[in-house]
Amino acid sequence: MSGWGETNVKESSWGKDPEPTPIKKESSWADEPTETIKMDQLEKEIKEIKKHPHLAEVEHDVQVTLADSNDIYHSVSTFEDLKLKEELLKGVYAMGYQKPSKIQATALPLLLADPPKNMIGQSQAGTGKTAAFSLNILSRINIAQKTTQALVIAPARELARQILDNLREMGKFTQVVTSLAVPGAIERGEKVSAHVVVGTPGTVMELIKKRQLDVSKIIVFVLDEADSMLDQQGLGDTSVRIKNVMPKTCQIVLFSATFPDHVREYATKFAVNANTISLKQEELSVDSIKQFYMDCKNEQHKAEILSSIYDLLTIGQSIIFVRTRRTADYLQKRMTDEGHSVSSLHGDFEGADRDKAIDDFREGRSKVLITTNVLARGIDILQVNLVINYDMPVDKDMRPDAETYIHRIGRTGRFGRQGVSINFCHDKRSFEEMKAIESYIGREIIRVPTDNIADIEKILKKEI
DNA sequence: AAAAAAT
Repeated sequence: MSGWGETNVKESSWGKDPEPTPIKKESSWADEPTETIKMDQLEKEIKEIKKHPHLAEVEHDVQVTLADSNDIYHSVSTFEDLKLKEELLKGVYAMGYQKPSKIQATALPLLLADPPKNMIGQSQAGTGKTAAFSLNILSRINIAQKTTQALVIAPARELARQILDNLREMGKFTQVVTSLAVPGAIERGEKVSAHVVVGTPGTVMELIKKRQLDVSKIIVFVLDEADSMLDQQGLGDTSVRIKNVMPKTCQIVLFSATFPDHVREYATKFAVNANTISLKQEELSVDSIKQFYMDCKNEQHKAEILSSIYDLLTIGQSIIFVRTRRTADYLQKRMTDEGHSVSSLHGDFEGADRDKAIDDFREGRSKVLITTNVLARGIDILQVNLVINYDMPVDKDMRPDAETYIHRIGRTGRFGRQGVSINFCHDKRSFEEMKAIESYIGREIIRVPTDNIADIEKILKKEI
């Protein structure tokens, strides 16, 4: 690895930014917890947020390592600096982006450089990674050539759909054709010739095997949530198999908020000679997300406390994470029986039901979503202001899973907005899991006592 | 344990 040039990006290269616009104006409903939110009001708020989605700014130190020490590194401060095609720039501004986020300002010049170089890019949840790789893809597509030139794979159906929607919106003034490759989206025997294909690994591999998707002209291959795509059993194998059929010259782009050491090592072999953008350990999670824990007496007590939280507080929108599909089903039924309007989503559902559940939540038609790790990563819903870890995240060996934790709480506090997360502990083990994660990410998780309902109300009402 | 696949 010797000879790699290392450049520490200094704060001064971006200059001092103006005061971030307070987000509160954009979401006044978050400030009025005493009044019941009417659904049409929430829908109005969502429209309002969508008009100005990217006002807040997040600044963090990143470290850039160039694959070739002779390269000259230059970040940008405006989208104009990127010399994008006119119709693409129009799409960027139409989406409400004003200036590049840090990851966009840092990654895009490296991604867009010719000849193309691989990239391993790390940036916190909700800081604009999708837009970064989407702009690279849209810039590189040759419209006249009616073949697939870019492939994006992601770990879940919902995320693949979201990426595709983003990409379409950004490219809506271009003639780029896109296609979704998830179960049920492509007819049997139907040939896929879209310029850009976004999908999940199993379906993409099937399409390649059945010769419905021609990969020979692909020039960009993106793995979103790359650490998960490479490390998770089943996902990792398929990702490697797909990579092995990609043209040898194609640009490989890996993005995630987390790259645990053992995966990063593997990633540098998967994407050789990559320019890398990485975060320090202590920068992994964003400060705008307040973290709490509530120690409950037992499993039963968790459900009671959950119910009382929703009795006490008016919450914009929230996601409740549980460990198993079964718990999701159980909790959904129980909360519904207790008069709360909650929906659920997990991998046991049919594709169409999954689509409906996430679409309803996205549009504000449902406000509380109980789910598994299927939605832990990438899902971008600006009005989510509370994430509850009903079960602490654990990995396949039942060890505390800090990466999943970081991704889960990252479903709130998007683009510098405020967010709250609450962890439920109910025994020594879950308490220790929570403490282990707390020390790993280096941020305090504050205790909320559960013996007095009035206390819960007092403490949480201030935050949510 | 969940996800991703479909036979």
